[in-house]
Amino acid sequence: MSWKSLLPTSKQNFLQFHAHFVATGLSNHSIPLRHLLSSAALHGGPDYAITILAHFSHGPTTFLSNTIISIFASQNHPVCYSWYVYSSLLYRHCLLPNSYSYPSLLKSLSTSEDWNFHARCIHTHIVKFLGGIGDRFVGASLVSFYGRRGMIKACRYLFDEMLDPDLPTWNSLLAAYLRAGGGERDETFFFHYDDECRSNSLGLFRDMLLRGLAPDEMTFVAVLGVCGDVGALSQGMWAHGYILRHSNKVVLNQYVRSALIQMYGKSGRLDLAVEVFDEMKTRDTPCYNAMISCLAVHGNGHCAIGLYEIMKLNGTKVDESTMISVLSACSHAVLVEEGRRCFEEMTTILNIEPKIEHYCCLIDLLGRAGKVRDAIDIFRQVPMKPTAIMYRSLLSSCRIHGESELEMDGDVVKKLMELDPDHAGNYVMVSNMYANGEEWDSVKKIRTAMREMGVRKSPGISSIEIDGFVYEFSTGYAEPYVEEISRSLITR
DNA sequence: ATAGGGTTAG
Repeated sequence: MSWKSLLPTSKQNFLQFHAHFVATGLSNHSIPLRHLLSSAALHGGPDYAITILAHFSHGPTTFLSNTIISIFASQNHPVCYSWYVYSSLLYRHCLLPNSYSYPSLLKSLSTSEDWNFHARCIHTHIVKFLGGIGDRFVGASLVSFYGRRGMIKACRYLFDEMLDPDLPTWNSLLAAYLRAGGGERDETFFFHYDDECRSNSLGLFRDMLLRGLAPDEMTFVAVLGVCGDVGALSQGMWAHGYILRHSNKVVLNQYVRSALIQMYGKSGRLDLAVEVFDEMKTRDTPCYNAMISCLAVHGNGHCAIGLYEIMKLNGTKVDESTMISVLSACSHAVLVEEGRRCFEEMTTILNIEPKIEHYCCLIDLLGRAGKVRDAIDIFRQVPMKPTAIMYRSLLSSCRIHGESELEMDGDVVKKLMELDPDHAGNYVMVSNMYANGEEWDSVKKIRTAMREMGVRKSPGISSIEIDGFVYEFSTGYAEPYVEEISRSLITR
């Protein structure tokens, strides 16, 4: 046990400790070794951990490289470090990777979009060096990898090829279906999001149960997420019940609880979300984030900000996702000044570098509140390349608040169409804009373009579940409960 | 000996 207390925490005493480590033979044992490398990566940075690795007398082995890749993956260091270790294993030390090499490497790779090239060759590597996807861990990680990158087709294909997928593989697939929300295009696998995807995933869950696999916590994180997205409240409650009934097998951990909060929040049961949140003894950042975003969805901006203040007071780490939820809460409740203050705080006090998503929220906030000019000012200050979402948000606020000189800015429209030509909502929005300005020729042009591109707008539909049946309604159509629904909306 | 899971805005 004594070596643990000796673990170095600064760059200076690492080498000294390392010498001691080798001299006492501790470096032959994996657990102390992992601790040493892990602490090196944590306190000295990934570069330093790689230096330490190079100091081992026999040079890096596959085992050592695997260990360090897994450490990098778990500490969320950028992909380049894992990839560096992996490629020097191959090309500098001429060693062969094994099945332990890939799961953590895939995990690191899946987090970064800038690594498409490497992401594409990884599958080939696996086939080349391992002779196939025979290994359970490798298979599951590959399914999860394709899923995280939104390549559902590839993901599903691999899954179907497997003879007897185990629980983690099922979980990865379910998680992939859950994440498939935005739809995605890829050079190798075309995939267009269709609504079936998510409802299918509940069917998948059923198949899994029928096959006799016992779901675990991860399964429920995915399943509850899907329930929330399709508004399947009763399935969600069923899942909650299942967890409670099988408390010896499935533990209500932080992951599951935050998924429950999310599900109840999205299904319109803020009360139950709050109940789950209140029951918790310890709450981590994602739990707070889930609760804050629920409050945001329900338009309860002040409570959301209150919770954010509580987080700061009790020392829970506020991260970038928290800020997105908080800003969107401000946006939904039109709390302009509060939102501005939170954005300020983020950079000054919390030291969080605003990402493009945060700018989006801010622009949305200002635009919705009618401060279109301010929104445009911010838009010009954003240091990153503007996204389709930003243009969309800007244009729609122009439309609502009637800043006509700006809204007819053809450049913005053109840029938006270039960036996201498949997004049906764009065409509808722009054509409505022209219709407002009574530019009927332009309206016609847009409609034709839409038809030529083969873009179709699926109607915006809300759904509500009554006695186990899901009723869908959109503008002007809500059979058979149209009157009750509008009455209850008015009385609220 | 070394391995696979959590969200957010429009």
